[in-house]
Amino acid sequence: MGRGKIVIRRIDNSTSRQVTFSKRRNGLLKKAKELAILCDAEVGVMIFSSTGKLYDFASTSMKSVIERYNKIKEEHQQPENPTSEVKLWQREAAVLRQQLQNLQENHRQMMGEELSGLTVKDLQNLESQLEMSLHGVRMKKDQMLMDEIQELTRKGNLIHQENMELYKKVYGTRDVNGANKELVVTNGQSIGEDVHVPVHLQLSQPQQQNYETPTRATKLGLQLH
Amino acid sequence: MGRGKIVIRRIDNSTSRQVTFSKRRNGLLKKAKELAILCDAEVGVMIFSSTGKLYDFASTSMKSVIERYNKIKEEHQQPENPTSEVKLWQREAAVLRQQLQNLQENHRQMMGEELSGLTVKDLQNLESQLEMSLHGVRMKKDQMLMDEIQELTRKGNLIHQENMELYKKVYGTRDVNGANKELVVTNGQSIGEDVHVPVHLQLSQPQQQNYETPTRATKLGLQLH
DNA sequence: AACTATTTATAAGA
DNA sequence: TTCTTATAAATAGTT
Repeated sequence: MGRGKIVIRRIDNSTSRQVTFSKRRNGLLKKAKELAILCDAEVGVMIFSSTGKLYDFASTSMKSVIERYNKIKEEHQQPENPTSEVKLWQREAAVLRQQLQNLQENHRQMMGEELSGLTVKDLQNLESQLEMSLHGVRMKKDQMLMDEIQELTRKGNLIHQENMELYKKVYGTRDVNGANKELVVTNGQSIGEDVHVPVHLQLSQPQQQNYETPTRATKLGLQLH
Repeated sequence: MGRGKIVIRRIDNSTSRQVTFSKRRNGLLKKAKELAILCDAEVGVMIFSSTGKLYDFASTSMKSVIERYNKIKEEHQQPENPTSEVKLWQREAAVLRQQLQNLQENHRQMMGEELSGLTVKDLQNLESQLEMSLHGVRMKKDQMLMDEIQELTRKGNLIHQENMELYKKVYGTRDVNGANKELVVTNGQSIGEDVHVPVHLQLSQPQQQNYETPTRATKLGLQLH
């Protein structure tokens, strides 16, 4: 329900993820309220952002909702006493520390460090993961570079057009091309006129990878709209 | 979002109330799921129909959601009298959670995911890091493979020697070499005799590596950041 | 349970 | 963050 259809999977870009979180969180809470009112239901919603912040709604009170939930589930939350609270946090810290350690080990291996414990098979897997990552990163980087070139070319063309117009206004239409060359030449290279001269951009992938990004980098600069 | 606009107040007609409950309940649960996936959030929803039936969703588990909820609520309950030990552990957990998040983002980028926020420079750094890692991993893997070959060769030699000894014991010393050849030849290749023949192993690194991003885009006069 | 005419939510862009 | 707007999705009323 927006400008485009989206697939339901984790949003990569952390900024859009946050924006979407904020919008959809509000939407969810609103819908929860409406359901409770319209249908006379008891509703509780708890949302923790990825940064750990809590957003919640309860039509009655969260305490009531949780108690009712536990009663139905026939489980019982033990009321916290001071000691168990400390224990709870200790457990939390322990879990987090463990996760951190696992991820750190994994990360070190991806950095090519601490490879001693691994089997050849492990190393092969790691190798292909790295190859895939490298490929993805290069694709992304090249895309960004090409986008930028395209944008610069576009701007260059606009400016060139503008110069042409200005030239006409100043000198009339006689000998436009000849004089124009002097006008727009920069670093011995005209932006507008020589658009068709191939730009030799050797983007990364020093090897003969040939990942379907052929020598088309040149053409990209020529897309005029 | 229907044939007509409605006011958010309790639906009088019990049949439509029930129908609407069923529709909106599903909608709410679906939205909760989507929020959790899209935005990497922990979400819990509990709905009790007016007849007391429970419908719920939890992205992790309701137990985890409720515990987390209680933890945060307790945190807010006692801004006074910082039970120092609890505070200590809470801070510890917060620090760990932050570290974990940082590392997770880093890790995703190394996996070639979540590259949207990065600059070209970032991507170049990531690229060379991945190249270095890949190189290290390949070295390690090749070393292990070569070690294994060496070890197998060593064992082969030991067995060969043993065979020689056994042969001597059985047949005496006459024509040891000649007879031995027949004894140990396997697949037309003696294990022991050819130890010093170089093993031509074309281990990984199919391409001409060249750890320098060559032709720079900057040569074109483009300022990239 | 289906079917749609509408309303509502929201993705993308500023 | 907030606003805008085009479009996708949800759903109210109907069959």
